[in-house]
Amino acid sequence: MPELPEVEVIAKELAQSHLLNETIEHVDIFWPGVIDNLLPNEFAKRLVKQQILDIKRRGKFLIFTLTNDILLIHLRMTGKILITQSKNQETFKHEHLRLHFSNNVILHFEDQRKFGRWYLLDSLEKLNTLGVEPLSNDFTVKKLQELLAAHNMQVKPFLLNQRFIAGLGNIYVDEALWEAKIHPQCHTQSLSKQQIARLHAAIQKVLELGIANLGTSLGNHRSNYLSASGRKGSHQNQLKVFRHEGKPCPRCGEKIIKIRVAQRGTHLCPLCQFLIK
DNA sequence: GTATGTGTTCAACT
DNA sequence: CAGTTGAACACATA
Repeated sequence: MPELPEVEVIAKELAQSHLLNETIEHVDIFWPGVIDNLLPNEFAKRLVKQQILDIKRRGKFLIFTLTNDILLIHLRMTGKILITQSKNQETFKHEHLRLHFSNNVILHFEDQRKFGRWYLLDSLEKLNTLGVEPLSNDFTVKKLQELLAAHNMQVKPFLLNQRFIAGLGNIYVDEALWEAKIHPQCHTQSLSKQQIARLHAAIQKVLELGIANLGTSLGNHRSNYLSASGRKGSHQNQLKVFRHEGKPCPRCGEKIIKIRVAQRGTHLCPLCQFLIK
């Protein structure tokens, strides 16, 4: 569910939520499957007494720098972190893990679909497979052009692949392709210089707007995106094509259509986004 | 009952 | 090797 903008908002909130420099006093594990690379007992034992020194984002991963380790969290589709202050709370319906801090703050992890994972590691090596950060200085038009030229595949699955560019998901890819007027099934090697420049600008534009609007919160179900403080984002009100099937294209008025590309629901304007293979 | 989903990985195929 | 496809994970909703 959360893509780069949502994870960025969560990371920023966590960094300001009285967790920095606090010590983990106790770990509750309600569903052990959430821990990817260790047995639950080892995981809990190793975490206790470590301090949180820093909280950042890379791609869709949250990175907690601890005294001796790195804690990576991937929220996948429905994972959610909530910070509360009170003690002795009942567990939430899909709460799988809980960290108790020395200042009585509790970090809760809930995940309806149980796809989210926590990794306690001694290095950042796991992140080496991630591609360029789309909002960093490394992500230039030239870099994008080189990446596109190095593969020949449909542009939508290319953009969803975290090894090339890290952080885009289904929503922001559909939005960026609409913004750039590129059909999601165009092949990467067929894009013109102008199209590549538009795509580069569009990716940065939709991600920055998503962050400025504190993320996209679709629907009212509890599994939908909320930040760590429980806030909804407002970017769902700014979407141009995603889940707008049958509505007029904000640019030309043509009806938005929904097709399937790489097994994912894909929204586009058939007039603005012309298919050139 | 069926199909779908804001993500990723892996096996099996071309 | 490069790329594609389908299945898998698990659960709720329409």
